[in-house]
This record gives sequence, structure tokens and C-alpha cells, in this order.
Amino acid sequence: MSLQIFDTLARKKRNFSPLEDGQIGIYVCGMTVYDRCHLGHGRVMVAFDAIVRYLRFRGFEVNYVRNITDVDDKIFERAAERKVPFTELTAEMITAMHQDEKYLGCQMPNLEPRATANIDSMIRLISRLIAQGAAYRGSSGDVYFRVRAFPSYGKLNNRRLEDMMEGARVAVAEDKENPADFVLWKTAKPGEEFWDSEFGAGRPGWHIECSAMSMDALGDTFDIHGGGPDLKFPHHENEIAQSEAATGCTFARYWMHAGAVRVNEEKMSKSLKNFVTLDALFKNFHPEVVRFFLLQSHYRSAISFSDDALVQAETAYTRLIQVLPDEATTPDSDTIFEFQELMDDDFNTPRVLALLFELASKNTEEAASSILAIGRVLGLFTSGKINFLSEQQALKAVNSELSDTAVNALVDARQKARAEHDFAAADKIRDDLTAQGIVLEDGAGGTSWHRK
RNA sequence: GGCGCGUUGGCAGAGUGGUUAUGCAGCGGAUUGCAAAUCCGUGGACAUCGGUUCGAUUCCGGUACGCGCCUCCA
Repeated sequence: MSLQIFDTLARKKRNFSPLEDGQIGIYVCGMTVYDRCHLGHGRVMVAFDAIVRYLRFRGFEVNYVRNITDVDDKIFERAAERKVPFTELTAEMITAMHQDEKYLGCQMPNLEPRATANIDSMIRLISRLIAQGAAYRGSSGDVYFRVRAFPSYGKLNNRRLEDMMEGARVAVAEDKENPADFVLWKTAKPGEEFWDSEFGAGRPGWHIECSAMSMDALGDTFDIHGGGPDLKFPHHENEIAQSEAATGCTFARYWMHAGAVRVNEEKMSKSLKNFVTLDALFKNFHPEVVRFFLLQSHYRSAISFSDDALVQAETAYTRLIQVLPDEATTPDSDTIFEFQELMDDDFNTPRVLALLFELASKNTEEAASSILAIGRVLGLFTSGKINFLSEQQALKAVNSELSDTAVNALVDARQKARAEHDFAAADKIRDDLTAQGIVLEDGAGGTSWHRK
């Protein structure tokens, strides 16, 4: 069975084979670091982390590159608002992003090139495009990519230039030859951040950084290019145009896009103000639960976020945690094979999680070992059973008005009442605790409790 | 206006031309002082109208509704 990947450009699943045997180069568009990451960013992080982990599990040597966009109008605006150098803002956001990512159980990319560190490379690429007639300087001094110079412009989005012009509803810069031409180099206005170049002082357009940095890191042609759903157009379309116009060869061989995160049937986004940041989410849910929640949907489909959905995921995930073995032993090879078949089919993580629950109901040590082994490949169960449960309880304790000490006192009082066969009093205490999210369990060795 | 996607049981969410998804919740039972947890069992679905077919939730076409992109956005 071969690995199948849904290629956005081909609009269908394709057999995957890398450019070089056993090696995969993958570039994922990362964050623009002007604000905290929200669940939508988390989804892309987790999706590609799981994919990369699986590809490695399958024996590939994966070179995972994800850029950091630290040159951008929003960054300059936000820094100005805060009256700090933009580098201070980006440094803070990068640290926060790495923290969020670590909590989500993601492994770091092999390389995280930053736009500010690769301006020279972008300038070289722009010069090359100008020399080839694929770019020009407008009267404003801005440098634009000439979409007419790239006949297959629109191929990723199945879009024709004419159709786009009909729908154009954005004020078009006067000095563009074609409304669809996009900026490669933006001339600096007084007071703005700038870098010197042969096209004058200014800064790079958004799209050029990914072409320059991906090709620097992985070569003119590389295996997989991925990103969030809203990058398909115009960002990735423009990357293809720039890169292929410059090199004359295929840019990325497979294009992968994650689905959107929705809130009440709408896309989670900054402009709708319906986003929830990861760090806010982590105040109520263990990061592993968030990761599990994300993996419950296929990476390409839209996922609906709600508090209730997270609670469901928490219950489900905690059940899997409970059946984990204390020590890892050898998993069942047939089960691992089944796992591989599911993942080979365009990374069907929801089906894999279903498999995990089927294993859980088998109640055997071997099945439990398989759950652990498979979960680990997807980046789950990273804290370990004991740590997860205690961290989860600690999280709930912080959000509760009842301290552990107070609960223990009430539990003792109830035990006393039970010993005296005053069940009415005992049940009253238990009901009150239940109302506050405390679940009591009377076992052979006494009463234990946990927060729900 | 252009391009594309979706519509599955109370909720979440896979998949298949004829046979159980799975999870959460519900219900019944075992267990318990009563519960909880656990275990066992169980009902419930494929938007709509046509077509192809021996047979369609699954393929094709129409309709309705919803969503995304066409502008910065993961």
C-alpha cells in the first residue's frame, strides 16, 4: 500500500513519492508574529506536526521548514501602537508561539527562517524576475510581479485571470499594468522601516519571502508545500508564479492545505473577533485535549469549535488515558499495520482514533500497548498517564472555588457519617460536592475523588 | 458574477455500491447502602428530487440550505 496525499493543485489524492528516495522536504507557511496564536494556527501546527511525525515513523528523513514572517505592516502598526521597536514585539510573539506549540505537543521544525534574515535573498530573486521580464518597477517605485508573464497563473486555485478581474473589488494601485499584479518590493514612505536595495529603500512584499526562503532551504523544486486554508489565494498562487517564473521548473510537487476552524458556522478569524487564543484555551483544557480535539477531525475538513466539543473531547481522551499501560511493551504488529493503512490514506487521523477506542474496549495488555504506540506517533500521550491526570486535576483546581483541603475535609466528614450509617447526611455532602464538580468514588481502600 | 466545498443518528465525526464506524450523551443490566467509575447489552442516520443499477447513504444530474475563497488572515 502506498502513501496517498490529497494534492490541492491536482484536486485529488495522488500517490506520493519523494524527489529523492527516503527523503522529504516540506515547507509550511508559518505565522506573522504580531499577535498571539489562536486555535486556527494551532490546527495548522498540529496537523503538520502529526503528518511529519507519521512520515518519519514511516521511515522518511523529513526536512521540515516553517518560516516566521517578521516583516509586515501589521507588525509595524502594532509596534507603533505599543511604542516599542518592532523587533521587540516579534521577539515576544515568537517566544509565545514556541510556548504554545510546545504545549500542543509539536516538535520544532528543522529550520525556521525569518524574513528579516533573508532580505538579501529576496532582493536577488526580485532582480532575477526583473531581468527576465516577469517583474517591473511602477511609477511609484514599487516593484510588481507581472502576472501576464506567467501563463498558468491561477492554476492552484482553478481560476482564470479574466474571472478575477471581474470580481476585483479592491482599489488597484494606479501604476500596475494589470490589477492582478502583486507587489514584490514596496518603497518605504518617510518614517517607515526599510532595507536598502537596488530598487531603492523599502521592504519586501509578503509573498516573495516564502519563495526565497523555501527554495534556499529545500531547492528550486521540493516535495511538499503546506499551510492554512486562507493561504491558497493569493499567497500560494503568487508563490508559484514567482518561483516558477524565476526558475522555470516546478516549485512544490504536492500542495497541502488544512481546513478552517469554525465558530458558529463561521470561520474563526481576527476580523470577526470570534477567535480563541491557545493560551486562553489552555486555561480550561489540557493542551493534550486540545490536540486530541484537533486530530478528531480530518486535517482537510472544517472543524467546529465550541466549549462543549472540547468537553466531549476531554471525556473521550481521558478514557483513553485511563487504559494506557504503565510500561510500554511491544504492540501488536497487525494493529500497527492497520494504523499505517489508515494514515497512508491521506492521514486519516479520525479513523485512527476510532481504532484506538476499539482497542480500548478489548481490555488486553497488548491492545493497551498498541494504543500507546500509535498515540505516540500522533504526538498524543506525551505527558504520560500519571502526569496528564495530575496536570488536568491541577488545572481544574485552579478554576474551582473549592480547594483540595476543603474537599478532603468534606470527604472525611462524609466518611464519618457513613460509618455511623447516617446516609442522608453522607449523601447530602456528596450531592453538594457533585454540584461543584467533585466526583467521589467509594472503593475497597476508601474514598477517592477527582474533579470533573 | 467567478471558483470550490459541505449537508450522515441528540451532538461530534469517519466510511462504504448490497454486511457494525467510532466517541460523547441516552436507555437496560451487572456492581454499589445509594452513587461514581468500570464492564455487558441496546435503540437511533445518511438534506431533497430524478437517473444509472438486480440493488445507492455511497455513482451521475437537478433543487434547497449552509460555508469558504476571489482583499490582510492559519
